[in-house]
Amino acid sequence: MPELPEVETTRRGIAPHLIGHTITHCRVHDARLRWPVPPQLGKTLSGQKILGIERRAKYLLVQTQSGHVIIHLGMSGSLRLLPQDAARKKHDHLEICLDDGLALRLHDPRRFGAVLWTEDDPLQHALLAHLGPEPLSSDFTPEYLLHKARGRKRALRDFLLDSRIVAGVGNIYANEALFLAGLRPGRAAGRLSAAQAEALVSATQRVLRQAIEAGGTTLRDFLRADGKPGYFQLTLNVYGRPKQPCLICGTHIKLKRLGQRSAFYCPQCQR
DNA sequence: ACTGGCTCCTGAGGGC
DNA sequence: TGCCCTCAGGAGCCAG
Repeated sequence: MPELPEVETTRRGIAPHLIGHTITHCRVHDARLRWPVPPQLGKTLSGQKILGIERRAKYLLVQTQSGHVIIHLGMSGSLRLLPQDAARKKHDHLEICLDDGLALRLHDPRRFGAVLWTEDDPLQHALLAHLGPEPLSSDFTPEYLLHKARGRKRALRDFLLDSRIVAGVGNIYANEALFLAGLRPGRAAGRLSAAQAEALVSATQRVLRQAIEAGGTTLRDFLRADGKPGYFQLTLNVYGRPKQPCLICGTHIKLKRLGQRSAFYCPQCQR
């Protein structure tokens, strides 16, 4: 599933092929996503030059002359650059065709993704306006985290997943960051010490940076006509490894239901 | 102000 | 081999 590192890898992969190009047309094959794709999107984008592509949390912001396309990949979304005459696949929802014969296609079987359009500041869009700091920015500090956590009884894992606290950290990386920080997912956020907040911020940034770097080696895959997007398998310490030995101490990894989602931790390494 | 639960959806994976 | 069942998960939304 596209987590923040995959979205960032996607951004870096497609940006050089989009920026400076003009959209000749845009075809919507299946408007059913989390919210319907705006019916006028094709008409709106026609003839627009792409000026930039940024990321905020897991949202991609494609800037054109008259506004921004806001794209979220949801659970199963992917973006590929293909020749315009390449065969269309099931669950290809839309394609943005460029002046060089390439098309940017959105594929999303589960349809948790979204494609929206705004002519205002995209950062002020209702979906983005209340996001917390980017985890890799200098705004995400131990002091900030400690301040936000004060008095909160919420489990640390859920705290990290809350995009109002910190933007774009998904379940995999929340679990991995907690492992690296030596903190149990179920521990109350408000019980963090200053040193632990420091460890958690540092671990979150480390695991995200490593994943983005791992994705960097596969950027060219975004321009490949077949196969899956060039995502990557980071070595995961705890996520998806229930009952398997901890890579550090050999203790069996525990799986715990925390709310609706699974949390994984090493009962020895994490306290 | 917080928190937890529900919901959307399809493909993968397990059990038999 | 094939069928059926369960489950996964981002994040907005709502109720308590």
